[in-house]
Amino acid sequence: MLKEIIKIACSNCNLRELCMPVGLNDEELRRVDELVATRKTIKRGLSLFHSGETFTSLYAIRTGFFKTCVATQDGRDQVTGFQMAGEIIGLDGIVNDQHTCDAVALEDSEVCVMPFDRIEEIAREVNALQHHVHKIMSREIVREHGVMFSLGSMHAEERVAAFLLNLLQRLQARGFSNSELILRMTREEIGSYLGMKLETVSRIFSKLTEEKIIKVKQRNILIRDGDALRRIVNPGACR
Amino acid sequence: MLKEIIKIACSNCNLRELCMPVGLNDEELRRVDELVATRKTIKRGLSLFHSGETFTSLYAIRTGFFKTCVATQDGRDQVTGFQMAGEIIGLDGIVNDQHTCDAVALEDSEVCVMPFDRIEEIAREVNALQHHVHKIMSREIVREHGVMFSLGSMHAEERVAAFLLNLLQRLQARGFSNSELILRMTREEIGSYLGMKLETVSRIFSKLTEEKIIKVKQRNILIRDGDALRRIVNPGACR
DNA sequence: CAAGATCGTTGATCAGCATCAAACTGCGGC
DNA sequence: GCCGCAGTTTGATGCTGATCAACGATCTTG
Repeated sequence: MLKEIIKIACSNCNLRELCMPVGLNDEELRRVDELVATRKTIKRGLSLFHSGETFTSLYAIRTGFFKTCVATQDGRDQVTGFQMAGEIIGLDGIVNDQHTCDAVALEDSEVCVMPFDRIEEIAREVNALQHHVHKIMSREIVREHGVMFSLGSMHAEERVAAFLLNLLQRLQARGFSNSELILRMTREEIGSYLGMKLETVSRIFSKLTEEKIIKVKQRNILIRDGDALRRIVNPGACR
Repeated sequence: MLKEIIKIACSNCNLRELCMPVGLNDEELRRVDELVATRKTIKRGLSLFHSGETFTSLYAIRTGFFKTCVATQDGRDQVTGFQMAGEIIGLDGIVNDQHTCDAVALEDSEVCVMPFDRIEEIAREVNALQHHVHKIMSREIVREHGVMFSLGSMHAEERVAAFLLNLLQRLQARGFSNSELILRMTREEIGSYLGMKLETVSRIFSKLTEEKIIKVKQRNILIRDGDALRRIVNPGACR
C-alpha cells in the first residue's frame, strides 16, 4: 500500500529527468508531486482525448506510445506526432480551452493526468517548473519546425531516414538500443506523418534493406549503418 | 516628449488586444507595461535574430512583417511562418537558450523587445499574463499543426487557397479589407512556406485568375470569390 | 485448422509538380 | 530616358511518388 503511494509520486518516478525540471529542493519537489491528480490507463486503439473535447489537463506518458492526429470534415486526417514515455501531450488544447487533435494509444498505455490550472498555480511558486513548462512548449514548436522542414523540403527517402534517426535518438535517451527499434505504428501511420503513402514507406524500407542500411522484420527495425542514414538526411554535408 | 512616453506603453498600444491579455486592472497593466525593455527597428531584408544566436527576449511586432526560416548546412532552407503586427516571435529560442531559426523583416519593421526573464518574473505575479503566454505558445503549436496538415495532405492548389484565406483572416482581424491584400513576400518565399516551387505558386495564381476567383496585380491580390477559395480548401465539405 | 481481418510488399501505370529554359514586367539608379 | 536587375510568368519535358491492383504474411477467432 505504501509502495503504491511511493510509486505514484513524480519525485520517485524513473522518468523524472524527462518530464520534470531538475535541481529542485525538497519543498519544491513536494509541490511538484501535487501536479498529478490521477493516473489513467488507455487501451491500445482508444483515445486519451478527441478533437473538440474540453481541455482540462496535460498528460505525461508513463508507459506506452501515442499518436496525435488532426482531421478535417471530409475525412482526411494526418498524424502530427508520435509520443513516447516521458513526453507531454495536450498542449494544443490550451489556446482555446479545447483540444484540436486526437490522441490515440498505439499500445496499452498509462498517463499521469495534470490539471492545467494546477500546473499554472504551482508554476507561479516554483520558478523551475514555470520555466520547464515554457521549455516543453518551445521544444514542441521546434520539433514541429523540423517536421515542416521535412514535409516541405525533403524527398521521401530523406524523410524516412530522418524519421528513423529521430525515433532512435529518443529511444536511446530512454536507455534503449541505438541500433534496434520496434515500430509501434503501421506503415500507413508513418506515411501519414511523413506526408506520403504507405506503399512509398514500404518501398523505401525495401530499398534501404537492399542497400544493407537497415534490416526489416515486420515492425522490428535493425539499423546496420546509421551513418548511411545520416548521409541520406543530410546529402549536402558529405559533398 | 511626454507623448513619446505614452506611446511606448503597452497599455496605450493599439495592438494591445492582439499582444496582451485582456481584463487587467490598473496595477496589472502597470506591471505589464514593464515587459517591454526597448524597441528596435529592423530595415527590410535584415534579421531580428539568426539561428544559433543566444536567446534573451521575445519580440512583439509593432509594425511591419517578418518571415521565420530554418536552414540546413547544405544550404536548403524553408520558411516556417510569416508574422505580422501584434504577433510574437522568438518562441523557438526558449528550449535551448538559443534561436533555431532566422527572423527576417520583409518590410521596415519595429518590434518591442521583451526580455524573457522579465516575462517570467511578471507572469508569476500577473495570472492573466501567465495564461496569456501559455496561450500564445499553444496557438503557435496549433498553427503549426495546420501547416503540417497542409504540407502533408493537401494539393498545391489547396495549399495556396488556404494560405490566402489565412492571410486574409489575420489582416481582417487587424481592420483591413477582407477581400484585398498585399503580399509582402516573393513567390519563392510563398513556395518555400507551402512546400512547392515558385513556378507552381505562379501557375496557381494564374489558374485562379482565369477562373475569376482572384485578381492578381503583382503583389496585390483581390479576392473576387472567397467561397470558391473555401471550396478549394475543403473539397469534401461540398459533396 | 480453416476463415477472416489486418497489415505489408511488390508491380504497372499515371499524374502532379519539379526542372529547365526563355521571355516579360516593374523598379531603382545613373 | 535607358539600363540592369530582381522578380514573375509561361512553356516543354521529366521524375518522384500516387494510384490501382494483386498477392503474401501474420494474427485472431470460432
